[in-house]
Amino acid sequence: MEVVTVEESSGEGSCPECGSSHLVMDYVRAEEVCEVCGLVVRDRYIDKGPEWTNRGDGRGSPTSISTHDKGLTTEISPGTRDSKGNRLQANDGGRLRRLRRLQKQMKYSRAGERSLAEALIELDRMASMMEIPEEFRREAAMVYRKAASRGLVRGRTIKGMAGASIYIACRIMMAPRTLDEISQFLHVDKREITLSFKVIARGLKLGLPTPSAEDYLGRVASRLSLAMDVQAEALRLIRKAEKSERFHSKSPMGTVAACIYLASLKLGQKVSQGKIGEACGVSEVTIRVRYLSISDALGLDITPRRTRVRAVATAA
DNA sequence: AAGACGAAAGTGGTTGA
DNA sequence: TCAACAACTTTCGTCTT
Repeated sequence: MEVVTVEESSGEGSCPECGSSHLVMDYVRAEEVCEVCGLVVRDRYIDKGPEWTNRGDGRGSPTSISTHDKGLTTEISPGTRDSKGNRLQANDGGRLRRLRRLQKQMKYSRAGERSLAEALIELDRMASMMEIPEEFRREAAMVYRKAASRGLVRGRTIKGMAGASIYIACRIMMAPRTLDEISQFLHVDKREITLSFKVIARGLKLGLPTPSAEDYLGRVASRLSLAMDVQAEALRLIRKAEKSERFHSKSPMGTVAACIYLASLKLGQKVSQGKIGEACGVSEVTIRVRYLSISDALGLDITPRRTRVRAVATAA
């Protein structure tokens, strides 16, 4: 599958890190990124892509995969006038009511259609809560549809499955969100999303790209209002650290947190482990352990403030 | 007082028999 | 299905700035 991820930016501005004016819009990650050094100049880029909700432009509307009938249904309007505005005769009203009821039944006739419609509405609501781009919604809707067509939804909750579809869509689009982030944003139990995710991933035999620490940096940096130079240094450290075999099979968020901490120390603009941990959703202890092993692996000249020989704890 | 350190015990996920 | 394991978290006492 080919995904076009970037587009030329409007041209204004330059990278505060390397001064390059080659800034590109990454619609998939919703970020504005420097093409030269990879610095995230602006995140949560507001999607200025086509706005499909306006159906009054006279050119017709594109079909949307995130609507259960792909937006192709003809509705019988609820009024009592015909298309020319003439009042309907008394006995027409009854006929129309029957037609409307019939149409509604047809719309949801196939097994599971009603719950699919509800799920796609839920999915849309969740996606807008998370402010993710339109492309993500379409991808998530696609995942949900496939899962539903394979009968994977049965026995799972709509919220869990919709949350998992969003999680999967974000990973497919190489802009992963953690399960924690998604469950917090959507107010859905993390275990419910995890379970649904496993069901879908196994059922659809999805080979998802492994999330990289780099993919998380932009969002975390903006949460911490990190200075551009610290962010750029953290990015360099992440790239170096991820080349090392030692850091495979470790949580990417831990790497992000540790590299931000290291970068802040290195540039003398220290951010506390507590603040970073909060923004990354990892504990201070994880940051401590990771930043020490990363600084060791990269041969950085950063030593812990003290190396203490702890007194043997006295029994309670 | 805030931030950092490190030990110890606990938790939830993965893997392999 | 279950035990072993690695990664990570929580808690807590101590130390430094």
